[in-house]
Amino acid sequence: MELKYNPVKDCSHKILAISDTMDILNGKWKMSIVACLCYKPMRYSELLKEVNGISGKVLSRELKDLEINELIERIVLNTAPIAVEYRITEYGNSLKELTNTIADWGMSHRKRIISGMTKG
Amino acid sequence: MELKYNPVKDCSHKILAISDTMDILNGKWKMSIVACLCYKPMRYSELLKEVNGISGKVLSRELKDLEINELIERIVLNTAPIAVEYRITEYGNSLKELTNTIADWGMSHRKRIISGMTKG
DNA sequence: CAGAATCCAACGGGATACTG
DNA sequence: CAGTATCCCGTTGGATTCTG
Repeated sequence: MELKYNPVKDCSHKILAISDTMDILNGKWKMSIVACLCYKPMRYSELLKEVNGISGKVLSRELKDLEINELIERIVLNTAPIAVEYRITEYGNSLKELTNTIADWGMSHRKRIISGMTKG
Repeated sequence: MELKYNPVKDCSHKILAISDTMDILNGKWKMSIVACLCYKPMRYSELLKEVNGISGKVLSRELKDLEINELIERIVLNTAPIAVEYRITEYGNSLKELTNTIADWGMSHRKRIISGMTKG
């Protein structure tokens, strides 16, 4: 059969889908935060240490964004002083493959850079 | 055997790797550009249409960034008027799995949003 | 056609100080 | 502890105009 095939158009839906994802995981930090919480629930202060280089203000904002999109949830513990735990939702957990793929590429990229340095 | 196991530390290397990737694919557009060029080589003007919403200035800058990191290459064609083709490098092609994963998540996310709208 | 130049607005993100 | 408020800067990104 003669399937007319438009390569550019067939690419467009992928571009759109990528934009959708990047709109939600925009900025420098969201991927890392999600990856952290995929690993285990964490407190605000833990995340601050674990997500290397993030400031308190930005962490707050990013956590809110992720909560709005139902990727994580915020749980206030009945303690004094107050303690808050952030944990990944079931939906957020669907990002695990994505964060793994990104981390894998980052690691192989780092290896490539390092081996390039020793050669060149 | 008694393998001491630090969950936070085991997460850190992943966070680092994610940061590495995001440093290279930062901004709103690079993932989409790479995905386009993974699909087929394109001209500047094609990319401008295909990467929906990007401006000329930003496209230029992003293409330069990607070229510096050896993910794409710029080929000037011997024509008048001048024509330039951008194509993915072998190394850039290693991002194909990543862009596919991101696009897959975006599509399922869109479905989820739409079905949520009809319900709610 | 493929950009470079310019101008400008908006956002991202850091530092610090403060609050319940 | 878990933020919020404020200030401030650099970058991102859009619109438009100009060039070889």
